[in-house]
Amino acid sequence: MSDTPPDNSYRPDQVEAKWRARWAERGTNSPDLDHPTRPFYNLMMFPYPSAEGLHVGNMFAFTGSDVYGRFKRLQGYTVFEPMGYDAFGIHSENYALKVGKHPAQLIPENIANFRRQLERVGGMFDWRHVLSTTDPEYYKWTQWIFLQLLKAGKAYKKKAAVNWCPLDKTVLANEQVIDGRCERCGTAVEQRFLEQWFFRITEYCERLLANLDNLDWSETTKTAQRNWLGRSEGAEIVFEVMGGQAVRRSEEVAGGSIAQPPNRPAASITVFTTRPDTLFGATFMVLAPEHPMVAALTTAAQKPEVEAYVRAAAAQDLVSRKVGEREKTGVFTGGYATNPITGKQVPVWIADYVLMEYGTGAIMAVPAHDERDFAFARKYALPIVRVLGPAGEGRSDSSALTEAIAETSEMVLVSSGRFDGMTADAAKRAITQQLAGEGRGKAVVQFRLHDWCISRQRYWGPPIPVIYCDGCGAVPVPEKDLPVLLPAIEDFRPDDSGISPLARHEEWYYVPCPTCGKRARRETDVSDTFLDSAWYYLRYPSTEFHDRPFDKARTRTWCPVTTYIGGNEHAVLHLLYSRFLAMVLKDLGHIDFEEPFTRFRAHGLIVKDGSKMSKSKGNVVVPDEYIAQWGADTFRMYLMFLGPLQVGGDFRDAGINGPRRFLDRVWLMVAEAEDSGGELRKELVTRWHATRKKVAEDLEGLHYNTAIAALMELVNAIKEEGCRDRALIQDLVVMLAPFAPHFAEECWERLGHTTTVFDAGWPAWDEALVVSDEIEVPVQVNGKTRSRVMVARGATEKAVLAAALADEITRRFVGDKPPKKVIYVPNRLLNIVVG
RNA sequence: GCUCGGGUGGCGAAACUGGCAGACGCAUGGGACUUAAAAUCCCAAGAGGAGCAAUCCUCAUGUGGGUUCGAUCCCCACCCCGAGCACCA
Repeated sequence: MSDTPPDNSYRPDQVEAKWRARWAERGTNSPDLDHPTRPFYNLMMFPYPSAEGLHVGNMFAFTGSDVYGRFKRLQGYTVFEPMGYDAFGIHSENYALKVGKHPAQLIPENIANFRRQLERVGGMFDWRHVLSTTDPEYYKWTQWIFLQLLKAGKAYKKKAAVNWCPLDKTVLANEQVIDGRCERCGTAVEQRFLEQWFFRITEYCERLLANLDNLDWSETTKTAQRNWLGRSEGAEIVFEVMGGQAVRRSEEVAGGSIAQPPNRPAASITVFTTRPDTLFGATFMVLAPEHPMVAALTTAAQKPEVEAYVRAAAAQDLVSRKVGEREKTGVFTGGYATNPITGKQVPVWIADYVLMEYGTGAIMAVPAHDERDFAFARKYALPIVRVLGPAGEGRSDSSALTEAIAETSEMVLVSSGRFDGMTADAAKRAITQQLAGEGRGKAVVQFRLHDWCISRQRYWGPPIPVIYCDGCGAVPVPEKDLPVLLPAIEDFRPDDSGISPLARHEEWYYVPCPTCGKRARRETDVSDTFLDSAWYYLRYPSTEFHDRPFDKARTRTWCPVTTYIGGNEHAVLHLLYSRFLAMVLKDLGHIDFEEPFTRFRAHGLIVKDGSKMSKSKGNVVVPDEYIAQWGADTFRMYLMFLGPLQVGGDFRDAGINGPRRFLDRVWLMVAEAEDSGGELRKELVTRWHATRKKVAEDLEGLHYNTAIAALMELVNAIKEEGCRDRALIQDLVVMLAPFAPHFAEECWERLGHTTTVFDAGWPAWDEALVVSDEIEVPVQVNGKTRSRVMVARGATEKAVLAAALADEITRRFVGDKPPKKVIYVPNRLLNIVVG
């Protein structure tokens, strides 16, 4: 302890501070964006700057992406690797409320801390192009994007349900609803319908789905998007209805409209189904409680019960309404509809298991072949008719069914008139066709995806740039008046008044109408955080332009993003919204690509003691202490060596001294390196070239753990030889640079270089030298490895067999009998099969 | 329930997607250096067994079957863990 370490020992704190300063001073990480040699846009998902700072999971993700960016730089690309802060949103607002501070004060503090951590870990960030979504310079253009969509008819306003706490008199986000109650006061949450802004993302469903096939993205992410889009093919089928008493079939076909005076209600209900083949089994109908036809259908006798049910459904919050596996409930309206293919009268019910947002908000119920309908029919004693069964089987007694019958490939239609005997697929087409011919149905494609609601009845976000005028209606804020600044109000917390916080701020709320100049009111909703993050990649290359969101030339040079690495928790929303927005911007002529991220890879999660790190679980690991104790480079190597980037793993600090020992060894080698002049042993040369190749390939595939292992093997080989060859050691330093950038820079300088190691170029390998010409081939007898023989690379089967049979051990197992069969995989394996 | 991952030594993991299972590292044991410890260096090591020995044998990739000369990898059935979605008609 009292010993002073020798001058040349590896001192990470000093080395890292030195190179952080150098990089900043020399602008090493800020490429010339206007004159790149081969542009490479290396993007990682920008963080939300929480008060706790970056945890080990963030560091894992950012380092993983940074290693890749540094590797690309070594390969000769001009790498642009920016970083920013996703600082608007409910997280920040809630935290600010909790600690009783203003988010406008908290966020800059948090950002400063994030910046310190990000620099400390050695990311290759171009700090000249940093951004924060809360900066008016940024959200000015978020608002501008809203206006472009509004102008193009891609944004519209409609009433939509929100969670409403009747005590706090405020809107709650879904995550603030716990077991149907307000997380703050515990009051039961109900639904309210508010006018909100939407983006027409559903117009882009087919395109969003089709493009996925050609994207170089993690398969898991693509699958998640496909499921979220939820395309299904089916049919819309029109049922004619009558209220309480039978009426003549109306000629009216259009869905949902009332064709007759209210005293003789005759109209139709359109349902969506993916199973038109089961139409003969549709024995009742169910409408969502909110369906516009409910009132017209309900008979006087049923009215009290129906109205009570509708009210109860509305009183539920949005979260618990959608929780599955609940006991089915419903009420008979008293009305009947006509099954368009059987002509039979079927009762019309309402139930909250039918959702107004999907399909047409009405279903035909086929209890024999749908679990939900089956449960409902059982509970309310509704008829069950089986229409799919084994070929040749006649009318089967369906009332005895104990569960819904799932379709299997052997089943055909039964009890379905002229369609009997058809396969389900054939019947889908045939029945849809017949209905279409009669004007009572058509084939349609449905998506699960809904339009994107961007309104938030909150404070901490970009105000939606619209002004309401009594004379002119909703008027977009003129572009020259952007940004609509978020006023710095102290009373940003929701209160009992029932109006959103911005509306209370009168100087801000009342403005002259841009069209007529009369007193008008601002929109008081702010936009969704996902809108901020849906276009940030476009802003990075253009942060120094104040008169445009993204410069045309810059965007053409740098976009779309070459490689994007981020968490799979954003597999759906963030990535889908970004794709949608790029399509819109392309269609409007602002950009010339429609897929923003050419290559996307999802990194794994770092967990602690088996569960995701979160403050509530108290298992957040702060990286700062580790970095202080071991150095950023050791910490980076440790994280990357833990396991594959795309898998993640459990954080244990047990092995962190391994990478450190490794760096210490390399440090010594660098100190002792000399021009050896002499020939290196052949095996070492092979190892050298093989390592150049393997590490490059592993880096490209993000298999960092095996790349590091290969470097360790090379070091072990060099040590075993006692080799001091400068050229070899120099190469080692270059290959280490993506993982341990400060360390590599220092070694590089000590090896006599004056420029950054990242301009050194990736060492090229000679394919002929990657493999040795003498190889060891395992010899199996009856599939079990018994021996090995040394042969020349490319030796023939005959030669290898002869060598094997000359081997004493092999002969013992083969015996004197001639081999029954010989399998030879060139250069890999010989298997001798004996009787 | 559905979708997608995953299950390999004491631990983190590897294995060219059918070809020597356990590379690399951690922890461990032994040795060297040291007054001692730390650090460093060298050696050992999947489990079980035979042998004085060098060595040799058997069993092993969640479980049970199958295909194959050969299976961690492919097929069938099942168990467990993780993530996401969840009444989507």
